[in-house]
Amino acid sequence: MSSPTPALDPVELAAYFSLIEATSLLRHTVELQLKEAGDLSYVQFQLLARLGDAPGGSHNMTELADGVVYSRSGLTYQAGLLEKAGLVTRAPSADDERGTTVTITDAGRSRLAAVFPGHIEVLHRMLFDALSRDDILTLEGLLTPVVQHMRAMPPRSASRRRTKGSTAGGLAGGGHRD
Amino acid sequence: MSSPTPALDPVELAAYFSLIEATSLLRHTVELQLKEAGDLSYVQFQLLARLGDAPGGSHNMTELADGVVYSRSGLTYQAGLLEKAGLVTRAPSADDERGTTVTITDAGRSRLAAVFPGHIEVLHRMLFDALSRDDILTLEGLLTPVVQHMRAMPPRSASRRRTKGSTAGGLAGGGHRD
DNA sequence: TATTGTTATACTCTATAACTATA
DNA sequence: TATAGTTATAGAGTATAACAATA
Repeated sequence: MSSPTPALDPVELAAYFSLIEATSLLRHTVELQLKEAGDLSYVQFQLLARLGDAPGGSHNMTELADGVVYSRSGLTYQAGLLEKAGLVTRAPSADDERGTTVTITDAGRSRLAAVFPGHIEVLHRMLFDALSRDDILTLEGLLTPVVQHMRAMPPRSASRRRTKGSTAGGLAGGGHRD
Repeated sequence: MSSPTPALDPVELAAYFSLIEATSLLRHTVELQLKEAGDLSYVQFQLLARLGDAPGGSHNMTELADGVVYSRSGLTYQAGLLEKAGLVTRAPSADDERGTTVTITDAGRSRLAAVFPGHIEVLHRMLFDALSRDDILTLEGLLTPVVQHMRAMPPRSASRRRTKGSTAGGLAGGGHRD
């Protein structure tokens, strides 16, 4: 429908590679720091940080998952770990009995506090020290719309699963159950 | 010793979040595409692509690992998978008998060819369609120095392990072996 | 019937430590 | 002794499918 996508020109290629490598290096370093300073994986840190920012320190599972985790069971698993560590609590939601409300505990906030300084230090050392003030502003100005664009994209997968109605007309003609 | 790293200002925070989320979404989508089009994980794709670009289609293990994988055994594992799938061959290096030369096969190149169009399409759809020509140039201009900066950083871990000599003066007073 | 969340399970990936072999 | 790579193994994480319960 749109572009023929023949290849990437050198600038696109370099931008793509840099983006991937920078994030990979940054994330790896951050993961080591989080693990060492607070025994948290990156995903766990993201979940905790999200709860820390939320009003009341709470989210339901679906809100919490958004953007961090790509499957429900994955979140249940992580939330279970955080709960077992005493960093969050889980309780049935007040308004929707199906829902689970996850709330950060004092211990969770302490853990965040224990981890933040080192986290920020890594970000400065690895990322921001290499950029001028204007560069950072420019980068933010470029990437924020990119994220919005990506969020608006159809998921391409990851959600068309419980689509009951596809009994006929699917790709697989034969006999997969479910 | 150096910066007090009090906190991130809003722009830094936004830049950081955008960077992480954009890359996460992009990578997730790319991984689905690579899996579907060529049954490759992202790491496997990177290794294969790197070999495809190399003169003679070869690298030794250490060169191949650089920047893609963070442990030796991880690369051995992945290389083993690629070899089992017939996409690369492994042979003792000519010049250094300790080394292993990994070479992409014709099947490996075919696999790359099978995967590239969709890969590029995803990149355009998710990333480049949201940016102007100048934006892409700017992004590349910002991130390339960032990567160089990151590469130049001391690894902070991940290599200070076989440092025999630290019998005295280390952090752990006691008796960890090795 | 659709949605929220959990569980069971299988699989992929990563990393540490111990080991072999060559430089 | 240091370096290149492999192996064994253990652990963390992810995803699919099946399930229970509420809307």
